[in-house]
This record gives sequence, structure tokens and C-alpha cells, in this order.
Amino acid sequence: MGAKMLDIANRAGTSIAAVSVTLNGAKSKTLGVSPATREKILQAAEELGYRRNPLAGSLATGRTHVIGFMLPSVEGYSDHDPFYTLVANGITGAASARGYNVMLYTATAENQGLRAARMIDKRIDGLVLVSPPSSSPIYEECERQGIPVATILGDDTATGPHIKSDDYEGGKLATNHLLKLGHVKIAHLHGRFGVSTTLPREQGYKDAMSAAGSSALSVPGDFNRNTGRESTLKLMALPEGERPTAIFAANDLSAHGALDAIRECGLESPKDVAIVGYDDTWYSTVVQPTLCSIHMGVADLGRRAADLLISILEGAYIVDTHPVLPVSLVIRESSGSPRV
Amino acid sequence: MGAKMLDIANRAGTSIAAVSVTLNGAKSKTLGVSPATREKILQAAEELGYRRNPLAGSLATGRTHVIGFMLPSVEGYSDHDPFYTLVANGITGAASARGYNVMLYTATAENQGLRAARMIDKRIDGLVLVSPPSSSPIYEECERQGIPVATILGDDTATGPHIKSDDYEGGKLATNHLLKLGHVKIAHLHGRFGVSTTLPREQGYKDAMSAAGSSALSVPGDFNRNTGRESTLKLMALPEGERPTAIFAANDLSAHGALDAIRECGLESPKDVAIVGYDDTWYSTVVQPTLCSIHMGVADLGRRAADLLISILEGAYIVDTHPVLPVSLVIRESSGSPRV
DNA sequence: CAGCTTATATTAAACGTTTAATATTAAAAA
DNA sequence: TTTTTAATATTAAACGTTTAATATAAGCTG
Repeated sequence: MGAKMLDIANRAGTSIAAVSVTLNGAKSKTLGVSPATREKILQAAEELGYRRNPLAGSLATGRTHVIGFMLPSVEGYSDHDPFYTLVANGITGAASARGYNVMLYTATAENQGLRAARMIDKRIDGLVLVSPPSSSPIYEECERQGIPVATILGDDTATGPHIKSDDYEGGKLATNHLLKLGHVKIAHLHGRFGVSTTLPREQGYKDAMSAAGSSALSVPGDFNRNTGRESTLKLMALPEGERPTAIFAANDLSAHGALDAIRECGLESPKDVAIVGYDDTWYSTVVQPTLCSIHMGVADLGRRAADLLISILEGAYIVDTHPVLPVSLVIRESSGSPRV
Repeated sequence: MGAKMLDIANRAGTSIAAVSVTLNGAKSKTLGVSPATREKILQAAEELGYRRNPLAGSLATGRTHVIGFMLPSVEGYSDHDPFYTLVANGITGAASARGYNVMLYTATAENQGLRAARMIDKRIDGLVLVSPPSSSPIYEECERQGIPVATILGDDTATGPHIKSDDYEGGKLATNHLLKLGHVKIAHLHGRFGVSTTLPREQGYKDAMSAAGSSALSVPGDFNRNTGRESTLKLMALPEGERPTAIFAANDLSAHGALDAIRECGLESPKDVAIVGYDDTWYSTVVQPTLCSIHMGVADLGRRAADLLISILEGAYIVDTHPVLPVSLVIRESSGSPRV
């Protein structure tokens, strides 16, 4: 139906090769096109309303100009978390700015292995993974297929590029904020073990505490609301004097659970207990009191990952394949700080 | 690198055509393969670890087995709304169950027209659009390219399949719930005009009110939190006796704004004003009080759209191209109803 | 057994690009 | 003028499938 290169070549009175080189960047070392023919070809293309067929191009070059984006399979959780929408937007934005398309995959129990392999087969040039399980078979599969993988927020044991947020600094930032507000007994509601962000955030907290001469108190958490609530209930049950007056939670969701617990105990935040969360998710502004949180530019993670991946695909020399993106403190009601 | 059909043909001592027919469904009318050769081919494929190259297949057939999914461009809004993640999950789920992949696009101001066309070019078999502007150039472009478009929650003027939720019934359901709780003065915070869900929801509200012999009162809204807040402030300023004791908001976000306003007036929900929202978004459970809302199975919208689209692509006879998915009422604190 | 039909196979032409290997022409150098 | 180099072009072979058009052999029918 649509015009193809042959049609253009015929109309312009040239060869297909000249058309190919003219219409796309000259890849050939030995082929030059004179300004005159170039002009004829461009005009013919214009007149015929030529549209390149990317499929044919991909078959010939082995490059699809498509990168994959695999959503993790945290059942009934990823579903509702705005986090991934943000990452997705970052990825599609950066990709489309560089002329790439994005293929969306959802990881499920079955497709962790072979299914994924089949889906990926030759269809994408590279893959972006978000906080994958540390030993996903997808890595091997991509290596076999020669597809670079950029990982966001996973273990950085992987060979490919790895984008993460400065969790250690975030932990410090949150803790120092509470310390500066005069709190001494600050508890930390830590994240799920096995998730790469958990330890650095806790370490930042510990270092800030010991630098201030306060003793640290970490309590169990797993990033979920209810676990945050339960751990906080235990904290609130501590005898007066030992009870923390502030809590730094490893994410907003568990901070939210902490707020539940505080309310249940007849206490009030930030008056009785100050809270700082982590992620600055959208619901930080929905919760009552609004949640003071560490912001980590989620969309930037996606943008950066896509950008890095594409640079690698295009053979650029990469200075830093393991960037650590900066975090910032977003002050809201729950920390009891006067707005700055 | 990997084995191709030619390699299999050589090893099995047959022709490429036999391999193609054996390994994929027999499309040819005139080609049969005996059980014996079939077996040889399958074994050779197994031994060589054959993987089909979908690109080459697509080039030959003109079918990619990829459907597109375009996120709308509502700046700074779609970013944060878990709604689209749910839709996306529904789509990828249904697509992958039927052997299709999903290409993710983000609509932006520039790519509404030509950019989108370029991106789509030959890469996808069909497209799913979510609440697109009623006269998007994308429709024309897809028509030109012969690509069917399934629309979720848009105007159903489009020729293609259209999946929507039963907004009229939802409006009725919400209103009847409040009526049954004894409310007489119930206001409706309507949605943005021009969005297809706005009018039916309002009509359902009006019909339920008039059936109950109450008079309707619709106030301006646009699905946003602050507008919901402002309209509600005006409602609360009405003289006692005229002030509504309940509000049905066209979505959860504006319901949330209504809660803001109620709190600002020193009132309390549900004690002073009962609220029912719409969408049953994730933050319905985050807000205080938790938000009674109409649930519309967002993931189902995506699932159904993908399913319908693929059926059309595969030439199935479609009974209902404009399904209306059922809604349900999710009772939570803000309506002041005892849990059922 | 000639003449059909059916089952089973192969050939070769697409699909629309890219690009290495040549070929031709023109300009510069000797 | 002849030779060398550079610029500009074409040819044709990939890339890996699908499928229409044939071909061959075997099994029936009368």
C-alpha cells in the first residue's frame, strides 16, 4: 500500500541503496550521494508520502530501537503503587526523546524464566528492570541473547548499568532533620531485608544517630502498612522515658502504618510522635497529617536508566554506569517542623 | 548465532516450508506434513534450540502480534494516578495470555499527531486508547494505517470497540446508598465537562433523586482535589436547612477535596456530611475517614479492551463491541453506613 | 490401468530494508 | 597524457520468515 524505497528509487531514477543512505544516516563507508541526487530522492519521498518500515530495517540491522520495561511481580502491590507509573513515564519520556519505543512486560511467576525469554526474543535491544529479585533468570537469558540490562534499585551485583538513589544519604537526611528538631529518642522502622534499599537507609540512620551521640533503635518492618502499625504499637507500649518521640520509617507506606498505630494509642502526630517517611509518594499529601518524606525523583530513575541503556546500545563511552541519584527532604506536617 | 529454519530443514532433511508449517500453525491450504517428517522437524528444532525470529515473521505476514497502549497526556495528573497502572496491568495480562506483547506510548502535545504516527508505523497491530480527547488525530492516523483502535472510557462516537463502565448505574448506586441512609439533601459534585463519564454519572444521580422525590443539586467540579474543596466550601456556607447532609462526588480525588473543605469548616465526615466517591482508587483506604466509593474494576477495563482488540485482530465474530462493565458500591467510613 | 483425488512435499517469490562488494565517472597528480 | 585517488553510483546478497504455485507419489474409482 504505502510507498517503499523501490518506488522512490524508480521515481528519482536512482538505486535503492542511494535512497537508503539518503533517508537514513549514511552507514556505508563507500557510498556517497551527491547533493543533486539527494535532493531528487528527498523530493520523491515527500511526494510519495514515504514511511519507513521499521520491521524490515530491524531485520536487516538486528536492531529494533525498542527497549523493554519489565514491571516486577509483587502481587497485589505493584498494582496499586504509583511508583511504577512514575518510573514508566520517565522511561518512555527518555526513550522517545531518543527515538526509541518501549515494550511493556509484566513479570509473573511463570514468565520469570522461559516465558520472558520467548517474549523478549529479538524484539528489544535492551531491558530495564526495576528492583528485580537478586537472582532472576532474566539476567542469564538476556546475557545469552546479548541484551544489555539496566537495573533500577536492585542489587548492584549485576554487570550492567545500575541506577539507584542515595539511600544512605536519605537515611542520614531524615534522621538529622529529626535530630535538629530536638528529638533524641528516634526509632527506625526498617524495610524488608533482601531489598537493596533497606540496609543503606538504616546505616544512614545509625551513623547520624551515633554522630549525634544518640543510641539507635531499629524495629522490624517490611515496607507494608500493617507491619509498620504493629511495630509502632510495640514502640508506643514502651515505658515513658524509653518511648521514642520520633520515628523514621523506611517508606511512606509503613510510615502510614505508624500513623495508624499512633492514632490507635490516642496519641497525635506530630505533637506526640514525629514521623518522617521515605519515597515521597503521592499519598504523602493525602494522609492526615501530611507526611514529611525523603524524595528520590522516581521518574528520574526511569529517565536515567533509559538514557544510560540507550547510550550503551549506541556504543557511547559511559563515564558512570552506576549513578547514584540525589535525594532531598520534603518537609510536611508529620515531622512537626516549621516549614522552611 | 541462533539456529534458523534453514538449519532445521537441513538437519531434518526437509524443506524450509515444511519447517515453517510444522513449527507454526499450518496457514497454507496446500501443504501437509506427514507425522514422520513432523517428528523429525520437531526433534531437530529441539536439538538446535530453535527460537523463532518474530521480526522476520512479522515482515512476511504484516502482523506483529504487538498491541499499543497509549497513556493520556493529562500533565502532572496521569503521572500520579494509580488508575493507569491498573489499566496497564489488565492490558498486559490479557495480551500476554493470548501471545501478544504490549508497546507503551505516552501521549504528549507534540506526538498527538505526526509523532504518534511515526511511532506506530507498522509496529503494532492494534491500539488501546484510554479516555482520549474526543477528536484525537490518532484516530484518523490509525484508520489510515488500518489499525483498529479500542477505546476505554472515551466518547463512543468512535467506530472501533469501546469499553466503558456503567457510569449511569454507578451514579444511581451511590445516590441510592445515601438515600437509603436517610439523607434527603444530597449534592452532586460533578466531573469535568467533556469527559464522557461526567454526564451519565450525573444523570444516574438525578434519576435516583427524582425517583425518591428529592430535588437534585449539582455543583461544579473537574475531578480535581481543589475544585472539589472549593465547591464544597460553598455548599457548607449555605444556610442551615439548605445545606446538604451528603455529597456524591464524581471521583475520589474531588471527594478528597470535599473532605478537606468539611474539615476546614470545623465539621466532620461522616457525622455531619456523608461522602461517596467514585473510582475506588487505592487512596480510598488511605484517606481519613476511609472513602466510600463506587468500584469499577479498572483492571477489567484494560483486560477487556485488550481481549476485544485481539479478537478483532484475529477475525473473530464479536457479539458486543461496546461492553459496559458493571460497577459496585464499596462501603467505607465516609458514608456513615454500618458495614454490611 | 488410465484417470482422479488426496496427501505430502519442494521451489521460489515475496516482505522492505541495509550494506559489503563492485563499478563508473570525474578530478587531481605525475 | 597516463596514472592515482576520490566521489558517486549500482548490484546483489543478506536478514529469517511465510505462502502461493507447483511437483511428486501414492491410493482410489470405475
